Amino acid sequence: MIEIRFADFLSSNSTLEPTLMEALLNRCKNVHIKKGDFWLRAGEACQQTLFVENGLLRYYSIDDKGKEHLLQFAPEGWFVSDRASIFFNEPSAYFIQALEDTEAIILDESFMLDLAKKDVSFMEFNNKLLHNHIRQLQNRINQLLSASAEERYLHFTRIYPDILLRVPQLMVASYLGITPESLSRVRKELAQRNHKS
Amino acid sequence: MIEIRFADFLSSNSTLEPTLMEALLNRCKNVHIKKGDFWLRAGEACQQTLFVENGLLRYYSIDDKGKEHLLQFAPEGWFVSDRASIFFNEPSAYFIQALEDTEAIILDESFMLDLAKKDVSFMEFNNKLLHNHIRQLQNRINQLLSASAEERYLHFTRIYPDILLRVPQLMVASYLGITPESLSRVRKELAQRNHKS
DNA sequence: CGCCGAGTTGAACTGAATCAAGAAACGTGG
DNA sequence: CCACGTTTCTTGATTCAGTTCAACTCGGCG
Repeated sequence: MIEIRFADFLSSNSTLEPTLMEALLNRCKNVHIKKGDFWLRAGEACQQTLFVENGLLRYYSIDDKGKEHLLQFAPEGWFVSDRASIFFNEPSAYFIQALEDTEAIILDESFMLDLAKKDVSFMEFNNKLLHNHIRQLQNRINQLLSASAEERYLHFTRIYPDILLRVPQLMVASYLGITPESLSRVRKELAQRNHKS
Repeated sequence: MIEIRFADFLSSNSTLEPTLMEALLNRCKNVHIKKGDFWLRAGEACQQTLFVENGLLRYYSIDDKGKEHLLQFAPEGWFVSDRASIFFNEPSAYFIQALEDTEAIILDESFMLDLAKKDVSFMEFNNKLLHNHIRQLQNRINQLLSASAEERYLHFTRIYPDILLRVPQLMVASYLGITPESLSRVRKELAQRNHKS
């Protein structure tokens, strides 16, 4: 039994009855992903969603020039998957890789759908997850359209102070959409400004 | 009866039985939004989703420097709403405004949820809409992270050739995340290159 | 110990923003 | 249907944020 966070998540984010929660937890498998290993590679169809119990994953793409673009970090308590790939059964354009040794719970899509069909509170739970996802993506787009590198970095430090300490800076840069060199300069600049005041 | 596109959309994107479709169509109200008028303003809670039968809407934000950032165009056959605002009942940070005189169908969230609870095929339909939305947002983020202004413009012309002809260029620029001046230059550059070859 | 990936710094460069001015297109009222 | 004012689009000159390339440092790990 390691699905502690997931059980917590379910009880605070759904109205599932204990028996149903139990059934779900029993049905779900878990997986250990070693640091550096991949759970999904571009070209493959994504099959399942992961819920991270422990550790940290990254969700990213590689463009035609070979550059990586980090769409999402997934630390404890977060979900990762290419939902579009799962739902439409398309090959994914993204990679999911462990940045730390990671324990995760595998949520099988068809099983989740079955549950949603049978139980209304489960459907509502699913709905909530999707809406959360949409909100997050929309905020990200708005941020990318409206904020400078420095503003995006400051926003990042506010929202994910923990992640900042756990991943190499070049990945934060890749998340922010700037080069590692630029991030280094942004940080230097901020440090100097903070020092003066 | 003007909900022609919506009926079409339902029959090709859902497995709803005719009687249910009928019930849904009868229940939905429509709205006429005059060019320039707003359906949603930042600060308000978004209450319903619109399906555009005819015309064109824009979904955008205004940042602290007063600049507009266009998140989405909604021409015929598209949905618009701030789903996060509806679902979580938060004030929205976005505006929805008509760029042309627009006929749209109002989809009431609580009614949709009721339907989803009662009918599985309706739940699946809802699910599909949400996943479509997620796919679109994710693509957009990836595009913003990885492509230059010119690449984004070319992508736009491929995906939305019709919209390009219907809206002022400055709005396309706002969608692409660049200034109108830059877009003008990108277009000039492309025209010259095409002319030579 | 030696190496390799990560971070920093500098210098030159470039894509895009800004500011400003003029030209074209557009809608509205007379 | 024309005249007018208002947006929109273009073009130029300049500035600036962020990139690129290259060199060097540092810290960890085999």
